Amino acid sequence: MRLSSCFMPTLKENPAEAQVTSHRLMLRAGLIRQTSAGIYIWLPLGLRVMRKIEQIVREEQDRTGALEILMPTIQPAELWQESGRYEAYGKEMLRITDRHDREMLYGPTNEEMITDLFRATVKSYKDLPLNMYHIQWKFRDEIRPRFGIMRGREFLMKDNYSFDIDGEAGRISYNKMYVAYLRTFARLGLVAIPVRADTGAIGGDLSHEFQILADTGESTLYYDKEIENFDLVSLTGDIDPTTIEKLQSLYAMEEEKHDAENCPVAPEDLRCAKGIEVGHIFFFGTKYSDAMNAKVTGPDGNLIPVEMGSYGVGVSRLVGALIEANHDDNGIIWPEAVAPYKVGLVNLRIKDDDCTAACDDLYQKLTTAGVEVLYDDRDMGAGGKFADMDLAGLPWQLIVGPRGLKNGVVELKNRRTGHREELSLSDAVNKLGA
RNA sequence: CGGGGAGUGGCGCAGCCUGGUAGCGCACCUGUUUUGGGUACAGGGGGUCGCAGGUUCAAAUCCUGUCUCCCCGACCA
Repeated sequence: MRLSSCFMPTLKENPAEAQVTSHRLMLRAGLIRQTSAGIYIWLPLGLRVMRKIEQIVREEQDRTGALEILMPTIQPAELWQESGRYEAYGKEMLRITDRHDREMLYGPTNEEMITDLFRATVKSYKDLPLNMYHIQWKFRDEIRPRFGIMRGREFLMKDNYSFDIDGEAGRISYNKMYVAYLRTFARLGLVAIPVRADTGAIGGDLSHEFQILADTGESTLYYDKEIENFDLVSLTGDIDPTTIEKLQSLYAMEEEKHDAENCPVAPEDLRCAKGIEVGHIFFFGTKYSDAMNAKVTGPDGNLIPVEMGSYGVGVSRLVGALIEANHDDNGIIWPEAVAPYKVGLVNLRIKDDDCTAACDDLYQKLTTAGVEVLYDDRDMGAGGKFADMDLAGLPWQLIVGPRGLKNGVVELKNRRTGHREELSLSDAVNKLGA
């Protein structure tokens, strides 16, 4: 993508409304624009990052055998009246009336809807286990939206729902998701600690939150310091079951569940930290299947209420959380897996024909090699280009100017380490294309 | 919802106390200049001062109401 024809409205100064790092950088780097409290427009670069996160989440879901569907954002009130949550959810729920005066709502989650789908279609234990997910916008009318995208009212969430014949099978489904979440966050380059959590409004008895440690986090966690030695970021691909067992045996509790007096971890080994919740999984048994009469015929011919779990990942929140975990004073530092582009090609002298010819050629060669390049072909000073490129946080900057070209070299800068090296043009292409 | 703060060009702000024809920096446009970390000079465009009402010869400025946004808290994925 040529920057001259891209839409990346960067800001030199900090917007007054943004106090938190990720919020500030997202506005400054031109990833989002706010339209009202907790509601945002996603601009090209921000959207690209979110799509990449979404795709990683999707791949790890598909890998477990979960099936992707897409449920609507607008739901009928009846379903929620049936489960009892229409009243219980209170003002957080955005309620809408259609032209026929029918009560509708903008979905904050989809347990009712999928349970309704299930009971209408699945009749036999032979169709279990079943696990379906979707990646869809949600709306929760927060009392106080804050931290930019991280606590918005409208947000993109991956949520899935497991259906099993009994509690034992349900827990197997739950553990599958637990593992999928470890893999997902590892691929994103995030250390997300699974902590035991309260089940809250969703209900049930088994629940983990996946928390990224960050000072700006809203949750307080207590955990065994041993977890810090756990190499969570390398947990991609197939994960050894004993690793899971060991991880689950280590103490990690959300504040509400932490009991200082009965804590099995010695005080000197206990850590307390703030975390950003990026995933939450629940096993809640028959809470909704009982309320909504979702039953299947078992092997003995009798009707059995189905055992359910639900599992969420805050896809849009992850964009902010990733920035909280990956930035410096100059801007964002994207992990390669989610960077909007891999390389920023910086043409230092657009009016120099040789320089521009070299850049055009590099752009074409890299693009052909399948490398995602953001080519800064704007006619402006070098300082502004460097500043924008650091702000945007692409993993690599390929800097091309007349000075280096005279010696047949370009400069490759690693955004994260700041390390620079001079390379011939062909070496640069080979290195980035590898 | 309780407490605090703020709405003046795209962004950051001054002006308000003490009413008198709206200003600065950045950004933008034109030209010259400059060119490896936000170059310099000159010229230019853009704002019914959140909205509504009131006071006054006159309101960004004073009064009343209202909306919005931000921060702290409680709540929540």
